[in-house]
Amino acid sequence: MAFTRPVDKFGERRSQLAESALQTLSELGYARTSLREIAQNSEFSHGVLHYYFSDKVDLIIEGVRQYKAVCVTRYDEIVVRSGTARSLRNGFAAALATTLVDDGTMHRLWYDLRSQALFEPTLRADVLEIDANLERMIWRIVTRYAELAGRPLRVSSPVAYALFDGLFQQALLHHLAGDETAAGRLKRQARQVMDEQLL
Amino acid sequence: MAFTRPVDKFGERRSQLAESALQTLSELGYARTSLREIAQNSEFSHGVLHYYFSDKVDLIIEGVRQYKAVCVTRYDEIVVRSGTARSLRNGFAAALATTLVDDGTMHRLWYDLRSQALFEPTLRADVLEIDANLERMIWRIVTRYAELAGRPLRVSSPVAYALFDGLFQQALLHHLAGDETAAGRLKRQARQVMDEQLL
DNA sequence: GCGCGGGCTGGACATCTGTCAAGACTTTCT
DNA sequence: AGAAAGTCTTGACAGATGTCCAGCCCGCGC
Repeated sequence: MAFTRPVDKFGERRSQLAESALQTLSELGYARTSLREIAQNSEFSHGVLHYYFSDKVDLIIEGVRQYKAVCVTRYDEIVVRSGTARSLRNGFAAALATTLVDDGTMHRLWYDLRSQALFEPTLRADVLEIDANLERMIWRIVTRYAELAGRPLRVSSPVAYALFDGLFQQALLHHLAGDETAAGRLKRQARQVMDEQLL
Repeated sequence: MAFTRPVDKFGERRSQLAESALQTLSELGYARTSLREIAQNSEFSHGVLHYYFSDKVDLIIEGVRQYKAVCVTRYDEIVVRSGTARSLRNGFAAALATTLVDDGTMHRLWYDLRSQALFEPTLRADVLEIDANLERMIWRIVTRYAELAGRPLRVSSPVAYALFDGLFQQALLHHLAGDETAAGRLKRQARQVMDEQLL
């Protein structure tokens, strides 16, 4: 088993199906996503899902794990690229707005899952872990920002995360409701917050 | 019709059933709440729900409307009671922590519904309205706080709302996950934020 | 006393869901 | 080539769900 192949075919298909699940979940939300719908968004039939996953929750958790990997490194390149506090500030604010527009549907899934975790203990461990990673991601940006600015931080890590998370969530709701000014507002708010609240 | 009675029997029963719906929703969440379950949490059978409501969504929206009324005035008495910035700050922070512990299950329903609105356009109008009311509620507290402190505000209304909303959501997740320190942390964070970020 | 109508019940319905198993097809190994 | 193991499809199942409806109950006016 360990010597069969350098590539793990079983794991690859699992990954592929989890990706289909993720796609479907981001379109329909947790409540309205069924296994048959997921299968239709893949090139397989619905029965195969129980060959690769023991459970519906197993499948969804695997999808969420994949999502986390993409999500958490998203802004790290901005941190290394930026040489001044000002460019970091503007780069991060612009990236937030871009994420809102381009990946809004994926992020609504994240908020959906986090809400589901408030009811389903099964999801809590994974959601808490992803949440902690997101907070760390924000903290990396914020500390580097203070470093570049040469000024001390006025916020703790949870407060910084709450601030950006709250702003993004608010913007997402308005954006998906058809408010085309939401992205621009988010960008301005992020810049303002970095100027006035963080330092 | 207008002269039949001072009390509207039809509307009263609607209200009563909406209350049962709200109760059930806060226990199970939007995804797992069925009409039969709602009926079991009331003293009626499931068939009656279609006598008073045209639809499942109709019922849920009515429940949410009732929720809003309770929610929005929650902290207003603190505003009028407090004579100093310090007492307003401490009162609000303590009230947040109390709400977390006492009404955590009701508030997780709110976060659930707000997430559902990201997928279901049917819910958006009501969710946006409630959200705006919550923001106004925060704004009333914050402006009064600055007034009592005799200092200018450093935050806009959306930023203030995002901040407290983000902190509360974070605390709720940890609290429901069994973290008993979450309420105390929320209280401290709220006080710190009012000292350092708001003014 | 008796019909009447609003209020409510309980069951029927079509549909959808997660789960599973029997078998067909494909790849791999001997 | 033929067997064995792995992969995938199809269909079936039991249960749950939203919706609807035929009819029961009960208080009211005639």
